[in-house]
Amino acid sequence: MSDSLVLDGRGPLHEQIRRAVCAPIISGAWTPGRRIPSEHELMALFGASRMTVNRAMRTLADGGLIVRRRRTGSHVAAPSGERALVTMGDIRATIDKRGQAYAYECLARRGARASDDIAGRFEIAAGTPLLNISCRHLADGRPAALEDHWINLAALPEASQERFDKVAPGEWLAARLPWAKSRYIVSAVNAGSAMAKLLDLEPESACLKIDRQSWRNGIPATFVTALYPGAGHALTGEVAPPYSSP
Amino acid sequence: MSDSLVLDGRGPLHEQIRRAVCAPIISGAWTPGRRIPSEHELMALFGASRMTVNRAMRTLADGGLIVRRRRTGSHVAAPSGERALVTMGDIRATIDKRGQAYAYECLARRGARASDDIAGRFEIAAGTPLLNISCRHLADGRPAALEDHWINLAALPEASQERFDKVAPGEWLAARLPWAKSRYIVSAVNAGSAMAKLLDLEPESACLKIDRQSWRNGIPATFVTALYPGAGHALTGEVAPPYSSP
DNA sequence: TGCGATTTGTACGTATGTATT
DNA sequence: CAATACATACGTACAAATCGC
Repeated sequence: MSDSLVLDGRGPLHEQIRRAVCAPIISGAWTPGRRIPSEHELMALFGASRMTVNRAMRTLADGGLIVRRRRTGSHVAAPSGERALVTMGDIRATIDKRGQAYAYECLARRGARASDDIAGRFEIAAGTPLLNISCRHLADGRPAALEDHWINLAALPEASQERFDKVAPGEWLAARLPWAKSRYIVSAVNAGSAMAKLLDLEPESACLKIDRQSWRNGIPATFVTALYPGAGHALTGEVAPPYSSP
Repeated sequence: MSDSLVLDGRGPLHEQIRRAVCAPIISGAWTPGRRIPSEHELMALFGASRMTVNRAMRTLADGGLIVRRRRTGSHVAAPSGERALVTMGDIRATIDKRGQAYAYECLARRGARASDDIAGRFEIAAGTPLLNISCRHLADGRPAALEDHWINLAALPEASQERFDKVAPGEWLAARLPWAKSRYIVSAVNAGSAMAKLLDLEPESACLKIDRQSWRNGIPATFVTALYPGAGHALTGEVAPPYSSP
């Protein structure tokens, strides 16, 4: 039973090979560290060329399922911590999908210069010109999220021309920097009285807080704190072995 | 400036090509929908073979940065919502990394049969034999997490032999099913009085709640609810264009 | 409707380089 | 140093999808 690798005849050859090797790994039959047949052995086993076998194995390696080293060969990888793919659909899409009416509201917009505190968290020089926008998202007229945006005008000078009274900073940014790098931290907090009022919640209600920082060409561009009522918002995610069986 | 694609001479050719095409996309110079030169054009531009160009482009397509279609060619993709890679390192690793002493404590362990309620959420037949474990993780003697595990004995019969008084169900499972598929939901809740007591918190403190379900060979295997003090735990994640510049 | 042209997808063969034991 | 096994790269061929005429 150690080498019952079989092709299923469905789809491209390199995918069949990938699935064949994948199956015993995700089923747990091949535990981490177990050696995987060499490319030459797989060539013989499946009657495929080395390039084809190589592509299948490289795909598994890219997905983190196996580790490849010269001379030693390929081995089943040990999952590193737990990487998970989370879908953080933006607020508007989330609300739309629930069939609720979406509305955006700008609460405040002001220019400022980076204080020492902000500069420290932001990794920018103190005194850098910033734009601060406080806004709210509504679902069927009820508050669904509160956002506090800081935009670095040195990185995004176009922002100073935008009033943000109709378009949310998040959307504005997504249109301008569709593939921006960002980093975020998810935590739970009790809503203070001011926040609770703005979110129409009982004071001390649990909220999901997401801090996010984004960069443009390596320069910090935005810093956002978003607050969601705990009962009304959740992140969903999935951990799945990449390229599993159908 | 529309075609200033240049190789940087560092690393394998296919990676250089990938980076060259990647750069204008993540900088925003090429917006979603913009056409990318065909493989033949890139061959001529870079003096590389089609296989090499193809590999670079296919890698970008796998990462979701571009979309490829026959005859129409390749185009810059529009980011789909916001997929983010979250690291959900397990509790023990998180505590260890902070330099705190980790301890595990089993609060209760009992067999049960799936009630209609559980069966519904679990997607299993009512009456299925289950194992329920309630446990706690401690950092330097202070509660750091509360977990409520439901294990489907039909999927994991070995679990009935394990007492879970020394080893946490999460670790036990990770050793057995390293690449299990799982799905989870992150939300914020106020700790009820019982939970607050077990976590040594003020009642109504905000907590991060993570519900997770895992499968073994397509059969629901475990269902876990974990509760973390809001102040002491956070998820961190990163959204980054796959295969960006160095 | 059909047909040719374009573009990507798959697969094979071959060669050489490189890290590691 | 030699052997192993993966990494890169080139060339070729044909298939499949799709657009425009």
